[in-house]
Amino acid sequence: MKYPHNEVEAKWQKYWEENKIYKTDFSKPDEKVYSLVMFIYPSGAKTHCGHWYNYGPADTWARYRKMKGYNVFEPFGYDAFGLPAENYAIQTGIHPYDSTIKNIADIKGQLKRIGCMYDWDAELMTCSPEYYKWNQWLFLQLYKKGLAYRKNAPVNWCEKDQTVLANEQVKDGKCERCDNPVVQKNLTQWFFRITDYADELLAGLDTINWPEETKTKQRNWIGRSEGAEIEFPVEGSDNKIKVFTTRPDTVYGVTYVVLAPEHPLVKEITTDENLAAVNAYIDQTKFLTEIDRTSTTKEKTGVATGAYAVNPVNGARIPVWIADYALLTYGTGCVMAVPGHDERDFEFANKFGLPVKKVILQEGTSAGDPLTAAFTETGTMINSAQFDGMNSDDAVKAITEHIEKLGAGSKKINFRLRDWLISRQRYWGTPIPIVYCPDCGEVPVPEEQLPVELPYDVKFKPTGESPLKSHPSFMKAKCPKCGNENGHRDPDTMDTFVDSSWYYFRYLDPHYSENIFNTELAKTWIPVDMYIGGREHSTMHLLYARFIHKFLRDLGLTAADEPFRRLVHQGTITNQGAKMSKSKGNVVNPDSFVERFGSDVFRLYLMFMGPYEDGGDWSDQGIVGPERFVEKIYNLVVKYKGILDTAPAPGKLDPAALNPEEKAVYRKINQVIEQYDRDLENLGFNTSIAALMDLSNEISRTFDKCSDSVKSYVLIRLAVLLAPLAPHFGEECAEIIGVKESLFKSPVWFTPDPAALVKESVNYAVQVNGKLRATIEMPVSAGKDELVAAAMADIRVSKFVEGFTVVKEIFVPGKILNIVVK
RNA sequence: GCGAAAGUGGCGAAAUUGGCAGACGCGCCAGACUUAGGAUCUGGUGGAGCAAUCCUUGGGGGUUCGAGUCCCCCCUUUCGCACCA
Repeated sequence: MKYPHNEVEAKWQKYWEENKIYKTDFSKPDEKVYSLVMFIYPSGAKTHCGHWYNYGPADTWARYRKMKGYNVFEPFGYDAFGLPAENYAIQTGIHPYDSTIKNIADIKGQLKRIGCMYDWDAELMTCSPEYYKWNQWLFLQLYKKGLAYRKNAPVNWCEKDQTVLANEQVKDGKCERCDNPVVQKNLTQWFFRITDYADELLAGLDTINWPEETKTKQRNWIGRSEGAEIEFPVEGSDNKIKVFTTRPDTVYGVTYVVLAPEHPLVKEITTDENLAAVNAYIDQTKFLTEIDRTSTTKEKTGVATGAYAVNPVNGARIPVWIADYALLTYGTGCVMAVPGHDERDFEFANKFGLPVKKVILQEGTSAGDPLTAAFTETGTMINSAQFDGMNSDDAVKAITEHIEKLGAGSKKINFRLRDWLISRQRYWGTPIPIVYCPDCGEVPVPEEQLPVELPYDVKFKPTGESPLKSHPSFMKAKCPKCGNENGHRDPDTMDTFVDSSWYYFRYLDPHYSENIFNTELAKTWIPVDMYIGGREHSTMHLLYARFIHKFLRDLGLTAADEPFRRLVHQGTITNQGAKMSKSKGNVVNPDSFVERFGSDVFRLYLMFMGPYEDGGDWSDQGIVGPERFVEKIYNLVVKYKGILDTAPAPGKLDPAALNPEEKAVYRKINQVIEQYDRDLENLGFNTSIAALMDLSNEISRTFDKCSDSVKSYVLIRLAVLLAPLAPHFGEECAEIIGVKESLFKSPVWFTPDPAALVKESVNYAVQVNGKLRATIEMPVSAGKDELVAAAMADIRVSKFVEGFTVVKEIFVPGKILNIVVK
C-alpha cells in the first residue's frame, strides 16, 4: 500500500494549526528553548532548496527538544525591507509594499507545507510601522548616548546603479548585482559607533558556543592590534603627524612618513612647488576603483609633499609623502615608514630612491650586510641609541615608554573595525528620525512622534538619491525644538541590518506597544538558545546583532550579555557546483519534489545527504532512498494497525526472557535510541536517519518471530523517533498503531534500557603485529588468557605466530588482542 | 599574500578516548515474483588475485604493539580577508 503523503501531510498541518499545537506558553520558562532560524527576505523567487535546508533540519532539532519535554519557542518572520523590492519597482512599476506583501503571502503558504512548528502568533515583518517604529526609537537612544552620529566619509558608489552600496554588496571591488566597478565617493552619512564596543565584542566571543571559524572571522574583522601612536612634528609649522604603528621598536629606522592622499593635513603642509603634483595625484586616486586601489599586485605610487617631519626620538629630518597605500580609514591615516623592516615600505623606498636604514639585526648576519628585503621578524636592536643590543621584542615596551616620557606619543590599541554606516539612499527602509532645522540644525524627532511613517506614493527612479527626497510632504517638517516650519527630514533610510539586529527580542511579543520589546518576557526567554543560519552573515548581521544587543543591555532592557548562546551554520546546497541563483538559472524548486514525495521525504533526503554544516551539491538521484524507507515503515505500521490497543507497549522487557530475534531487535531499538539522542543533539541528522534505517532492517529480519508486546515496544519508539525527522509521518505512524493523542501535543521520550545494551559476548579482533588475522567471539567475562588460548588454537592466527617469538600481547578488554611476534 | 575549513569505494557518506576502515543510502550485479518492470523482495558489491594472500583513507616522512584519527613537510580544493602600518 502506497503512503498517501499528500493527504496525511495536509491532515496533520490542519490539525496542528486548528489546535494551536505550536503556540508557546511563555509563562513556563523553566525548560525553555528558544530555537531560531534567520528570518527570510521575501523576494519574488520564493523559497528554494537552501531555505528548506535551513528551516527543515532546524525544525527537526526544535521538535527533538520538544519531544524531550522542553518548552520550545520557534518563531518565523520576514526581513521585509530591502533593495531588491525597490529595484523590482523600478523595473516593473509594482510598489515594493505590494510586491512584498504578495511575496510574504506566497512564502507563508510554502512554509506551511514544510511543516515546521512555528508559533504563527509570533509572526512579524520589519516593514510594518509597528516594527520599524522601534528601529527609530533605537536610533534615538543611540543618538542620545552619542553612538549615532553624522559624518562625511568615503562610501562605495556604483556608477551604473547610481547608488551607494553597502560593504556587503561589494564583492572583489565590484557591484554584486551589475558587476560594475565600485568607486569611492564622499557623502555625509549616519554611523553607529560600534567601535565603542570593539573590546567587548571581542571578549564576548569566548563566552558563546559558536563555530570557531565564525569566531575567528569576527576576531579578524574586529582586528585588534597593539602598538603605539607617535607624533612627528612638521618642520616649520605647529602641525603634527600622528602615526599608528605596531612596531615602535623600529622607530629609529623611520626614513620617511606617508599620509593617505585624502588626509586633511595634506593641504596644509604641501609646499607650493609640490602642489600641482600632489593635487594631480589626489585626483588620480579619487577616480581609482576599489579594485585598483587595493590590489596588492599594484605597483606602489606616491608623491612627495615637499614638507619634512622630525623623528621625535632622534631628531632626524624625514620627508613627508602621500601614497594610496596609506588608508585614511585605518589607524590615523598616516604611516611611519621603516623600509628596512616593512615589506611595503621597502618596495616604496626602492622605487623612489628613499633611504633604507637597518635597526634590527637578524641573527647570524652582521650590521654591514646590505638588506635585500625587509626583515620583519625579531632580532637585536642596532642604530637605536641606548636601545642597542636589546632584543627587539623587549624594545617594543622600552621604546614606547621612552616616547611617552618624551611626550611624543603613547601606547595604543587600534581596531580594524569601523563604525557602521547605516544611511542608505533608498526608499524601501526605515526613515531616519531626524529633522534638519534652519535654526537648530539636526534635531531628533521626539519619541512620542514616532513612527516617522514611510509614505506610499513615491516615484521610483535610479537617480542616486532616495525617492523620499522628491516627496515634498514627507520632506517638509516642523522643527520639533523651535517650531520653525522650514525644517526638512533626512531623505535616507536605515540599513536593513538595523532591522535584523534586534528582531529576536520582538518575536516574544510582536505587537507589544509599550516598549521596543516585552522586557518581562525577555528576562526569561533571552538569550536565544539555538540560532541556525548561513555563514554569509558571520561578520555582518551576527556582529551588528551582538553590538545592538549589548547596547540594549546597557539601557537595562535585558540582562543577557550575548544574544545567541549557540550558533550553527547550515551548509550551502549547490547545483552543479554553483550556488543556486535566479540569474544562473540553476535554482531547484522544492515544490515539485514535495508534490511527488511529500515534505517529510524531501526533508529526510536533505538531512540524509551528509553533515549539516557541509551542505552539498544537489542531486535528485538518491531521494528514492528515504522514500523507500518511508514506504517500508508505512507498510509495517499498517500491518500492525491498532496493536497498542491489544498489546500495550511495556516500559521495559527482560532480555533473558526473550527469544534470539526478540533479543536482537530489543537490543537494536535501544542502541538506536542511544545513538539518535547523541547525534540529534549535535545536529547529526544523517547518522540519526541511518540508525533508523538500520533499525528498519533489523525489524525486517526479526519481527515475524517477535511477540506482540515486543512489537509494540519497538513500534511506539520508532514512531517517536520518526516524529522530529518526519513530523507528519511520525504522527501518522503513532496514530495508526494506536496512540490516542498527537505526539507534539503530549510529547513522550524514551530512554534506552541499560539491560538491553549489555553485551553477552564480544567479537574480538585478533591481530598479529597489528594486522587483523581473525575475529573471535568470546564471552564478555573472558580475560586475556582465555582469549590468547582461543587465538592460538585458531589456525588463522597460529600460522602467523608459529616459528616466531612472541614479544608481547596487547589486550584491550572488549576490543582487541594484538600479538607481537619477532 | 594572510586566515579558516576540507581531501575516505562508481557516488552521497560513516567510523566515542588511536583499536575489525567503508555503517546507512544511491548506483551496479545476480536471483525471486511477474504479461511487463523505472514496482517489490532476497543476496552480492573498495581494488588485485583461481586461491592462500596482498594492497587501500590526497602525497611523503615520523611517533606507536596498533594511525583515517596524533606530529612534521608537501600537494589539491573550497570559503573568508585582502597594501590594516
